[in-house]
Amino acid sequence: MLGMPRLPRSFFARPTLTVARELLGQRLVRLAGRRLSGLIIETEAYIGQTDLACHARFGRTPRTEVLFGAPGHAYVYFTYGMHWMLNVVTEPAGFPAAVLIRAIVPVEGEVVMRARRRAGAASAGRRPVPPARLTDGPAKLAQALGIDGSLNGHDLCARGARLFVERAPPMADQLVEVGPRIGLNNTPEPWKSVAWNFRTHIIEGA
DNA sequence: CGCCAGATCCACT
DNA sequence: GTGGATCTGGCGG
Repeated sequence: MLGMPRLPRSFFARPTLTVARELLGQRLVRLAGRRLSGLIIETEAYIGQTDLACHARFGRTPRTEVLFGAPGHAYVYFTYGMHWMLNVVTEPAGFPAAVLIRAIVPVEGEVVMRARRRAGAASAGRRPVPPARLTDGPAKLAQALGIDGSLNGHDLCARGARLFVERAPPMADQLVEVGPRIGLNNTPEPWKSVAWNFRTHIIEGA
């Protein structure tokens, strides 16, 4: 459990679609008080200034500085007035691209994740939430893992990192579904429909 | 289960 | 001023 190697910077320095695909099945780890982790089951690629859904489409700005930086760093941004999104910067420095982590399945620290989710969401009388449902959206997993703007620019490959990805068995092609990215309602074609979303629903059963 | 409205604030043309 | 890489609760089938 604790001995698995972390994904090195060379993993993230590759083409974004490759990184997005290969992140499936890998273990996202967050050290926050205790160790929290989950297997990545959905990712999405945002690639360069020509991708009109990518935040870097307007070029270098204070917000996109991290995207233009070195691979293996977290790009965390705030949206919809209340949600944080976790991305991992890809490709060599100078080329703005990243992979959005859209969903994980809790492995360690489910109790803590549940508590963090409850703290942020209004909870009246409701049925128990299945583990996989705690982190099945980008804003939900960020909240469950305690990820916010303070982690923007965090180096996932640095010694002492409090957020990183550990190596796990690769996911077979037959378990991977490829489709269009989610939530790009106002993005022009072809960017709105390109199949840059990668996911699996196999792990959710466990 | 699907559809819809509302929440709430930041970055940008 | 506008719209967003979202989530939730409420309502209808």
